[in-house]
Amino acid sequence: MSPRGAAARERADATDSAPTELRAADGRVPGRRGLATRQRLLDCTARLLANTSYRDLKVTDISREAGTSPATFYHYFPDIESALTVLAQATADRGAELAELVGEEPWKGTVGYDAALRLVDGVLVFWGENAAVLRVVDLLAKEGDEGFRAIRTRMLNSTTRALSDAIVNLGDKGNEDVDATAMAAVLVSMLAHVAEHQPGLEAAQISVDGLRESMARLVYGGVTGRRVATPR
Amino acid sequence: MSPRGAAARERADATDSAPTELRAADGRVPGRRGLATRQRLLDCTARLLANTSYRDLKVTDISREAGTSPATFYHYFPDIESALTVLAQATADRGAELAELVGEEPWKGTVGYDAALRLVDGVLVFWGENAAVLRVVDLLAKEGDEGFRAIRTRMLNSTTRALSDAIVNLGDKGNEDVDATAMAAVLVSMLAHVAEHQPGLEAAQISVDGLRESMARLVYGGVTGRRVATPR
DNA sequence: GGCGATTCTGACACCCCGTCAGGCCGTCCG
DNA sequence: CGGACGGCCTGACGGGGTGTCAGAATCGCC
Repeated sequence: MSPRGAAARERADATDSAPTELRAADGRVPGRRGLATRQRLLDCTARLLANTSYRDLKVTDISREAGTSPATFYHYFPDIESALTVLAQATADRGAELAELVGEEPWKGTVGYDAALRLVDGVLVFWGENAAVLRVVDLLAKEGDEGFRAIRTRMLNSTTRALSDAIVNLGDKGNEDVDATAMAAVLVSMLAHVAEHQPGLEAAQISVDGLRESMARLVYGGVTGRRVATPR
Repeated sequence: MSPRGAAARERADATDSAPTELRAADGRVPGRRGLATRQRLLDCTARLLANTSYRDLKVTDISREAGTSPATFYHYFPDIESALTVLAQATADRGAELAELVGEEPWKGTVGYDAALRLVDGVLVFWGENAAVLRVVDLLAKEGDEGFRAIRTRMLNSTTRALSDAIVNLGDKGNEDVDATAMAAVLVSMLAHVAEHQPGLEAAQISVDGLRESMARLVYGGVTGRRVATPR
């Protein structure tokens, strides 16, 4: 029906716990030189994606940018989506580290609000640096692509879990009856969406500082069930 | 460089306050029959978009589905994006009505939480019904397309403003120092993002009811600055 | 029934896709 | 040093989508 089939297959491979040794189109394992051009293709894909609409991203352009022929691209990737999968994996791995910003200490008072702000800033920066890849991951996940959905989930799961733990660890009466996982997921969604649309929101005359503070308040409130004591 | 130019032009037209009378490719105003096939093309575009990845949406398929030739499509739209613009406009107009769910009464106590829940449910339903178009609008807005960004902003602005008014009208001490617009924008972002990814979140074992309640809590908390009194 | 206006489309040139078979080039062995 | 082997690359091609004409088909009206 569409090139989906092959892409899904490679993506499944890439998802395996033991990453099946990398194979080129001819089934052989690439050597040093091959891996280099493969990486070059990935870099060019990422670079082009930053300046091109996803719909207009062409294999032709990628390979031209990389100084090779289109056939070379197909030697290393069954299709564009597979290259994107690899980029998405790498990005997601780095994104998973955002969870560390949640911290270990219980979110009491100022400690909590500071942690919230740190998380907000971390997300904004990370999304700013990886906007191009992240928006494609987001689209494909929404379109129901299982592979990209899994990548996205894995990327956000650690942060979601960290927040969920923070909620449970607090054991506060104010929010002991919330579904901690759901609340954490909602908070992460909020962070992701604002980060994704930050340029658009700015263009609509909404102050970035205001967004930051609002998000931090909501994260703090969502985790602790309490209002912010002294936001400033 | 790309078909962007023509698309941007038509989109600009569509944005004009006085919608320049509709023109076909030959510059003439379509009659009854022409408008009918134009509409048929739009319907087929929407239908296909629901089952096809955005990247795989082809003029060929749309026109085949509509029982005409590709040339006919180009008679009414300079490119696919322009057809999507029209669909997006219509969807956005309906989406703007979500603002009514915020209500006029001040968000004190149960009234407020009920309003929050009503809004949450409204957003979830609306996004469920228009997922295909909305995700493309979202992508193109993120990619920096001014036309789609404007459509999106217009769609969400009324709800954002309504929430912002609700915050200000409360005049509560608990949140009088928040940037009401930013807070409202963040809340709307949260609603939109969870709604967009609802299927994915469900697939990740996150309960829809939990999401609903968490969002309602955050909306209530964001607007009033208070914790939820009796969530159940 | 015929005529002009409207609507549609066949045909075409162009470009991208995806896939071979075969060519290039480093390097290792004799 | 020369040859040959293996890993790497690409020219070339069939298939199909894009976008644009000129002109054919259809409609509505006299």
